[in-house]
Amino acid sequence: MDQSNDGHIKKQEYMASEAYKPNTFGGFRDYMKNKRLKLKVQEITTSKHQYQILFTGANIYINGHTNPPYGELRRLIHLHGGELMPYLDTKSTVTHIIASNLTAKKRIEFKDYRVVRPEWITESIAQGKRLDWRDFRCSEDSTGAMNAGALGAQSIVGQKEALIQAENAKKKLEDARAAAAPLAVAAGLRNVNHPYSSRPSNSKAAQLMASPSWRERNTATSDSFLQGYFTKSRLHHLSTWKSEMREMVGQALREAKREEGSVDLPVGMERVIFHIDFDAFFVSVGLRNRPNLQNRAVVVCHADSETPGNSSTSEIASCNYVARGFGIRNGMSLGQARRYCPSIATIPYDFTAYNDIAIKFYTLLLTHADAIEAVSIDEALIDTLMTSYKDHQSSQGASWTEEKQLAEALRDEIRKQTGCEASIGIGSNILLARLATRKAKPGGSFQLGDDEVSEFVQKLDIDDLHGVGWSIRNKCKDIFGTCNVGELKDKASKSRFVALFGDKHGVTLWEKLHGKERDKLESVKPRQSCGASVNYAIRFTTEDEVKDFIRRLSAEVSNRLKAINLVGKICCVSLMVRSKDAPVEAPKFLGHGICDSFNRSTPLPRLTDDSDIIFNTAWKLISALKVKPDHLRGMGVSLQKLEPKDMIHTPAKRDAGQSMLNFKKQEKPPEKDESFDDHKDIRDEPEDPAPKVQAMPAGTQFVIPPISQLDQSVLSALPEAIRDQILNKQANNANSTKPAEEPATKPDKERGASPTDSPASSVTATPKKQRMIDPFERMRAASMTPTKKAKMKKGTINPRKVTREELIELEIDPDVFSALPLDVQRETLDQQSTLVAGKKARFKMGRHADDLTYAQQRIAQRKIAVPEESEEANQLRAIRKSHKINSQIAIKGKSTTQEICELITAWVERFAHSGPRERDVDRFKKFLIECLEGLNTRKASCDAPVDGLERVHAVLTCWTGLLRRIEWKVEENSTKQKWWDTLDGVREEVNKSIQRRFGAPYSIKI
DNA sequence: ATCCTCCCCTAC
DNA sequence: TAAGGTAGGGGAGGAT
Repeated sequence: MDQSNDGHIKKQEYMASEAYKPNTFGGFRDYMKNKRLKLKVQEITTSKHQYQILFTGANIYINGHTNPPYGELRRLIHLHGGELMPYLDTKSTVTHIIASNLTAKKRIEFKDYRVVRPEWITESIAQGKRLDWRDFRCSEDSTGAMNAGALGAQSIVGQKEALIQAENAKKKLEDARAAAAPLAVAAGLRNVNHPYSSRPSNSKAAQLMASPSWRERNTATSDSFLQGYFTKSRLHHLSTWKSEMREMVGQALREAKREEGSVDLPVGMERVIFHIDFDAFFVSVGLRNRPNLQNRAVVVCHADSETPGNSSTSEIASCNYVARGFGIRNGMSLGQARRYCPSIATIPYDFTAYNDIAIKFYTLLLTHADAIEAVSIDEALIDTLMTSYKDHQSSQGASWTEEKQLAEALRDEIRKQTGCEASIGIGSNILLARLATRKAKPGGSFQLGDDEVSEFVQKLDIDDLHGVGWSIRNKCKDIFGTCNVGELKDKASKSRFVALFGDKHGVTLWEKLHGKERDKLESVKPRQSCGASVNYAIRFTTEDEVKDFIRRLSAEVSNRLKAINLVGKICCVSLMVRSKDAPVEAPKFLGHGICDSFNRSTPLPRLTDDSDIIFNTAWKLISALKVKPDHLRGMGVSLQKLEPKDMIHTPAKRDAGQSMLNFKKQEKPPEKDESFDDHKDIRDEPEDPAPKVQAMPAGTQFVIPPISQLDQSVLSALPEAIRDQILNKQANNANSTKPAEEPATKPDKERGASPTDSPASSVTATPKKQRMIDPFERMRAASMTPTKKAKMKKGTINPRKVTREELIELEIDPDVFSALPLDVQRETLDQQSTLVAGKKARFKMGRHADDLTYAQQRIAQRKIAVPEESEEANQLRAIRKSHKINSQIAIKGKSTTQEICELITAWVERFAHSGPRERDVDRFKKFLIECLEGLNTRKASCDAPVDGLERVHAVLTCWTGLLRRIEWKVEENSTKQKWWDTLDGVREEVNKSIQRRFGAPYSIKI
């Protein structure tokens, strides 16, 4: 890997020498001694003297997987005068240990050494001097958790994060890099100037987080966070869809009394598996009604296409093939994508459309497949007994097999039904079908014949195999020096794989190398776990916030369980905790950054789906971990060992519950279509050439009839039914999060004095108050972190003392301001001062001054053709400040924002404890919508819409502030809920109006 | 041997 | 701004 030519000659001489002879005796020590000698020779032979000598006297041992990998580090160390120690023994003179992470055990073992992260090497080389190792300490952590290094940290999550950034480039450039000069190598490896520990926080996030109210509104602390989050998380949808599609397929097959998976094949028959996968699914769906973007590089992400600059950390969920041509990949940040292709177009998610299309897709597959295994929303495996058509005459040329014809026919039908392109791979097992799909894409089909397998597989990289990711790939590379499947087959034995990867993994991996995998599809598998987790926007400060969040998560899990009619036995929690060396604000906006993760599980008191029981159990596990609230970056609750709630059903016949498609509602069609008779018949009568797809008369084009004409057995009325139910379910889900919160608060007081509640609380009978102190309080008292201190120096401007001039300086309208409640004032001040300060800072750095919402910017851009940047900013600022709007819009004769805020204050105070009256609510709602849309829509289009937006925002903010300030009594929970629900309802209406009015996917958030 | 717990890895 | 979820397969190592 790293041997130069003259090294090779020396090596040959050496090979003949004594030291190289196989050590037949002498044991490990001798073996290592010889190995060390060997390595030394290798290193010497590669020595070149044009490199800076930085590591003289350093005897370095590399522990575990590192990034850069062992070989690379070895080379760098050696080229710069260091000595690599091949193993660690007490007699050796190891001066430094390099490790990207340390297991608990290793940490103890290494406690007397200088343990550094690999960046010590790369950074020293990059800066041309030997840096102080202490700045790169792979330090201990009181939690006993692993610590992450900078780039490519191997910490659980760090690896993921670093990989996204580094892996793509790394993989491609590996060879080139090996040849490059070492300085360039080091420069290429680092993308920051300092080690991770001193890498700054995401400044934007840090600024925003400096406002406590901003944090409360925009992170997981907020009441409505979960609901909003789950509706927008692509990964959440992906997971949910997967379960739903599986359930749907299973249910459909059961209803039709069809086989729940591949049937056994008669001897001599070969399986034909089709792997069907949409091309760039999200983007394709989005492009259906955006034909103008068809030939451009397009990505789907949350960030708006008008977000300027390369700094967006919004993740790309899907990119089309044009974008891929620029090197853009799924999972990249938009900022990074912009660096590859500045003119990239972005389109928003359309989760509803994805779901609709998936239903059509699966409905189609159900009609044409003998067995289906749902892989995901846009991907499925089907098994068709093609073998019965072996003799069928091909109508489309000899080069097209039956399989290929069916595949193309399916592709046509999918295109027709969904407007999207899918690719199909065909093979005799799942692995091969999947590999074939890679070759089929984009927009094609490919059959991988068994006779071609060996040759085809030979050339692949091991991570091309489904189920092989970065970890296995790295391991192979480290151990065998190659990731190429062909070479691995030669170099590795099956037993070696078993030793490396375990009994099962080893064997399956080995078989995959040889193109072998399971060939029977499984449509129905009982659910084994159900949970909910959030590892985004987790920024808590107090134990109570954490507790509330777990309460909500538990309620969510409970709802999900109820929806599938299951109860669980084991409660598992998972926490992500910011690594010691990671910045407080991760590079990704509100992301979790590099974390250590902790999992705990325990049996529940009984089989349950009860929110309170789940919460109590989860909370016990979590509080026992004693993590400081502000160190948390992710949390999850899930249940395992699931059983059907209704024991009348057998597990195989589990009722899907309200969330799933209830096919029973559909009256069974009286007759089955002949073409979908039981497979048994086919096997019984193999001589029948066309028992399955009658629509394919011999010698004619292989055409799939539309669904409506086919599939009387199951699917005649399916699409509508499925869609309705799915939509219903979505509606249910949307409402489910909130009501669940209410019961969760009640048991708190019941639990108060329970000795079983928390170990610490059993000491004293004093309920609640006392309990609140531990365990988080104790921890916080024990150590006040710098982070905490930083957060406490807040509220620098006193809203009571602020002058009119100061307000104007902060771009706040003094009149509006005075109408706001004190805490909203405070929050406004915080936000604006941060914003203005940030703007100034950005201005200094030559960035765009963009302090307006996107909707405002968009509107402004419509108004102002192509303005000078500073001019535009000025105008926008002017718009922002003005607040006079159409005076006809009024409520009780009051029309200024101030008056309305006063009105709403009086209203809330008057009805706080009795709950809002519907007609009042309607009045406000109407007023707000009129503010946005005008009294008639025609007029509204030329009235200053931004002003309306401002006002609506101000009023809603005021309302929110009022609700927050109310001190609710426990028995007022339902009233409280009613108020918040009302506010939510109004906000939703308003947001809809904004969408109507501005055509923007923008919404007011409070 | 087998179970339990705590991970780890992978996929979409 | 941004929405880094979740299920399943499996391994290591200790308890039974």
